[in-house]
Amino acid sequence: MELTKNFEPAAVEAKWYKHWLDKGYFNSQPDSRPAFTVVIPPPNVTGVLHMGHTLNETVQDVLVRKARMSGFNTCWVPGSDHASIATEAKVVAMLKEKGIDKNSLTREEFLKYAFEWKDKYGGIIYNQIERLGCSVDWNRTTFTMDDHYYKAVIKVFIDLYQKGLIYRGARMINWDSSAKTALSDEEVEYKDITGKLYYLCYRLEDANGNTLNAAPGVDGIIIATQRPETIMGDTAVCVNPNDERYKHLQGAFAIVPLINRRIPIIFDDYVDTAFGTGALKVTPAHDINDYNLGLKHHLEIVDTINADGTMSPAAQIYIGEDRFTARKKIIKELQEKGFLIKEEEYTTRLGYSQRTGVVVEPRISTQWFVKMKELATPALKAVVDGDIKIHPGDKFLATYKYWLENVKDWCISRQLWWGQQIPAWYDENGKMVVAETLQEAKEIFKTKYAIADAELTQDADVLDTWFSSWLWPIEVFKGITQPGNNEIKYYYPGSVLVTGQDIIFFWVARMVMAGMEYEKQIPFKDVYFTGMVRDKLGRKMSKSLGNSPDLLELIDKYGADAVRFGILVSSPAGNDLMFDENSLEQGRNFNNKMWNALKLIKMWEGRLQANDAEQTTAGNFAIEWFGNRLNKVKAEVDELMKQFRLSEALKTIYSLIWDDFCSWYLEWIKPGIDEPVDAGVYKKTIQYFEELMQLLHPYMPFVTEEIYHLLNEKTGDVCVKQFEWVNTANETVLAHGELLKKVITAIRDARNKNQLKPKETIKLFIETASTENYHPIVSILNKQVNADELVFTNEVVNNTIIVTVEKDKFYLKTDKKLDTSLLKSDLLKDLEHQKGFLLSVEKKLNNEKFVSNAKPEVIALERKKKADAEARIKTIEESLSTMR
RNA sequence: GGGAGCAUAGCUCAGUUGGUUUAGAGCAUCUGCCUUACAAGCAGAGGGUCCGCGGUUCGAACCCGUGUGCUCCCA
Repeated sequence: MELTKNFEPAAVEAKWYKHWLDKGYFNSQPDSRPAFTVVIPPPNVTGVLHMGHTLNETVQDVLVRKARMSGFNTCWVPGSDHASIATEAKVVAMLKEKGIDKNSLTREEFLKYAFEWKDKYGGIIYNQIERLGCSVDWNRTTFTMDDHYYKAVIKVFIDLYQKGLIYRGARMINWDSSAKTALSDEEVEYKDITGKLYYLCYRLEDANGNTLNAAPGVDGIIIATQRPETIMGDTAVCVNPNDERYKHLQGAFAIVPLINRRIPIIFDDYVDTAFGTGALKVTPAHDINDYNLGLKHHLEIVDTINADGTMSPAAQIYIGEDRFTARKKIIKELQEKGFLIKEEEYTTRLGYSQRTGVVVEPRISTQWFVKMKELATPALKAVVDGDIKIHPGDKFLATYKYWLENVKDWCISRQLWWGQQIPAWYDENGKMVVAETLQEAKEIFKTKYAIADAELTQDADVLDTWFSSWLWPIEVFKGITQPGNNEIKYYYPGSVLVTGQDIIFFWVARMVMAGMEYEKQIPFKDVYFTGMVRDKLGRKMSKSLGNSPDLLELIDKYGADAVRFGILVSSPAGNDLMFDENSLEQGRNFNNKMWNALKLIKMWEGRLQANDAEQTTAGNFAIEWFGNRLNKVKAEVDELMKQFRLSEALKTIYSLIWDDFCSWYLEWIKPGIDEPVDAGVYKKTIQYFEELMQLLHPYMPFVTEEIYHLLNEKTGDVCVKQFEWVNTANETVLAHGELLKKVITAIRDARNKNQLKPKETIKLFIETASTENYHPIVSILNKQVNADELVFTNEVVNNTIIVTVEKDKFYLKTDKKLDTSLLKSDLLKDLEHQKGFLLSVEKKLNNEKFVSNAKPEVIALERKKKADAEARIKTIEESLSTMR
C-alpha cells in the first residue's frame, strides 16, 4: 500500500471514532472489574466549546483512556446543563426577532420554544466533544432538564425544605435588572472602576422645624454619595456618636433635596468618621449595609427602583427613567438648585452580573435560600481530612476552606421560566406549602391549615442551575430518583473530577455537599483543577475580546491529535496556559514524524531476510538498548500520570519517540540502500513501535490507532489494548547507550567544525582504558560517524582531529587538510571550566567542617567528582599538547 | 483592606526532604546539510547575576526575613 507523504488526519479521525463506537468500547455496564467513573463538567447548552473546555475534555479523555487500557471499567458520562439565565436570555432574544414578546406567551408555550432551541443548538457541543476524540459513553448523555433529573431536583428541594435547610424570606439580594431575576452571591463579579463621589448638602431642622447648621457657615449637613439617584430612598442620615462635629444634632432632622422628605439624624458607630464628611445617607432599600442599619434603627424602607432598573413611583421624580439616566439628570438638578457642593474622583468596586453583564442592584426581595452551614461542615471535613485530594498540590485547598468556613446562605430562586419550577404552592391569602404536585399540596393544606380544596397557585420562579448541577455525580446514575440502584452503587463515588478552578464554589464544593448529604460519601476521590487558557499576551480568552479560536477550525487545520497535543504540552498542572497555535504545529509535526517512521519501516517489508529471530537479535545492541529504554520510560510515564503531571508525561513520550526511537534507534538499525533487513530486527521494531503507540494513545488516539493497524495485520485495537508494566531496565545497557550517543555527537561535532562532508569517511582510533565499554557499541559507532576503519590504540595518533569524551580520546584521521583552531579553542574553554570546577570541589574537600558534617556518601561523591575532573583535565591537556 | 500564589535561557516551563558536577527541556535563534522516512526534516551550536538585598548552613535556585514586580481569590 502506498502511504501518503504526510499524515492526513481528517479521514482517519472519522474512521476510527466510528469504529470505536461500533465496537462499543466507550459504553460501560457494571461488571466485576473496578470502576473508573468520570462525569463531564456539563457545558451550557447555549455555547460552543472554547479552549478552556478543550483543555478540560482532553485531560479527562487522557485519564479515561489510560484507565480503560489499565483494567478498569471506565465510564465517562457526557451531558450539558440548561444554564437558566443565559439560555432564557437567548430564547427571549430569538423570540423577539420573530416578533414574539415573551410576556404574551404562557409558561408552557415558552418552554416549548426553549426546548426547540436547546435541541437545535445543544448538539453543537456534543459534536465538538466527538471531534476531539473524547471516549464518552454516549448512551448515558444527561441533560439537567431531563424528566428524571427534573424530578430529582424537585425531590431534593422538598427534602431539604422538610429538613429545615431551605427557607423563604425577604432579604437583600443581588438583582440582575436585565434578566429581572435574583442572583446568588457567586454570580456577581466585582470590577474596579473609577467613579465619582458627590458631596450633597441636606438642609437641617430641629424637631420644631427651626433651621439648624451642622457647622458654622454651613447651611445644613453635607453627605458624600456615589449614587445620587438613590437619595429619594433615603430614610435617615447617620453620624458617628463620637464625632464631635455632629454631637449637637441629637433629635434633629435632615431634609432630602428635591423631594423634601424629612428624615431623622441617627447615631451609630458603624459610620467611619474619616470617610467623606463623616455623615452617611441611609438608603435601606438599595444598599446592604444601609439595610442592616435600617433594621437596627427601625427605619422605613423606600424602594425607588423597579425590577427593570427604572425609577419607581416611590422615587416621586424621574419615574420610569433608567437609574443611570436618572442619575445624570438628578446631578444636573442638584447642581442647578445649589445642593451639589463638589465632585471627587473615587475608586471603588462595582458588582456585575456574570451572565448578562449589567450592574447588579442590591434589592430587597422575597426569595428562597439554602442554609449552608450544616451542609458545609461535612464537605469541609472531607477535603481537610484528605478523603478528597485536590490537585495540583494544595494550591486550592485554602480557597476551598475559606469559602466553606465563611459560607453564606445560598439564594436559589430565579425569576425565570427555564428551569425547575419551585414546588411551593400558595392560596389567595399567601399561605404556603411545599409539595411535588398540586394534589399533594391540597392534601397538605387540608391537614396543615384545615383548608379543604384550596385554590392554589404554584410559585412562579425556577431554581438556580447550580441547584441542579450539584446533584450531577449522583443523578446521572439516577441515585436521587432511584436511590441505591445497581449503577449508583457501582459507579459512585467517581474517580476524578476535572474542572476549572473558577467554579470551585459554584460547583465543586456544592457537589461535595450534595454527595455527603444524599450518598453519605464523597462524590469523587481526586479533583484536578486545570488552569485558565489565556492568549499569547496573557489575556483570558473571552468572546468579547474575540481572542478565542474556533475549535473545529483548529481541528480541521491541524487534526484533533495535534490540538490535543498542543494544548496539553503547554499546560503544566494547574497553571494557566498561554495558548499559542505554535504548539499545535508542533503536534502536527509530531504526527508526521511518526508517520514517516512508519513509512521507513514499511519500506523494509519487501526485503526481509529470514533468520532465526532469537539468534539474530540476541547480540544486537540497538535492540537491547531500546527495549530497556522503553521499559524505563514507560515506568516514568506511569508515575507521572499517577501524579496528574500529564504535560510532563506527554513530553517524556514525545522525546522517547522522536529522539530515542526515530533519531537514535531507527538510525542504528537502518540497513544500507538495498541491503536486506534482518527479519528478527524487523519483528522487534514493529513490536516496539506498537508499544510506543500504546503508550501515546491516551494523548493522541487517532494517529496511534491508525499506525498501530498499518504496522501489520491485526484484529485488536490499541484503544483497548491492556498495558503491561513488566521488566525493569538494565542500567549497564542504558549507560552504554548514553556513552554511544555522547561519542557519536562529539565526533559529529568535530566533523562539522572541520567541515567534513557527511559522505567523507574517516579512520577512527579510540584510546581508552576501558575497551569493554566499547565492544557492544563499536559497530554502530563506526556506522554513525561514517568511519571506514575503527581501531583501538594506546598512543597518540599524529595529524588527526582529536576528540575527547570524559577520559577517552578519539583520533579522526582524514585526507583533508586540518584546521584545528576551533577544536583547540573548544578544548581550552572546557579546560578552564574543568579547572574551575575542580577548584570548587577541592575547596569543599579541604573544608574541615564539610568533611566532618556531610554524609559519607556525599563526601564519597565529591571525591569521585574530584578524580573525574582531574582525569578529564589530564585528557584535555594531553590532547592540547599534541595539537601544537 | 484581607488572603493565596508566582518570579529560573528570547518565550513557556522542569528542577523530588539543601550536596549527581559551574542549573535542564521544548519552542524560538544561529551554523552546516535537498544524506534515497521525514526541509512540517537531518546534524550540530550558542544562550542564564536562578527578581534585588540580607540571614541560616561546611554547602542555597531550593530554607528564613525583607524589598520590588505580576496574577488570582475574597470583602
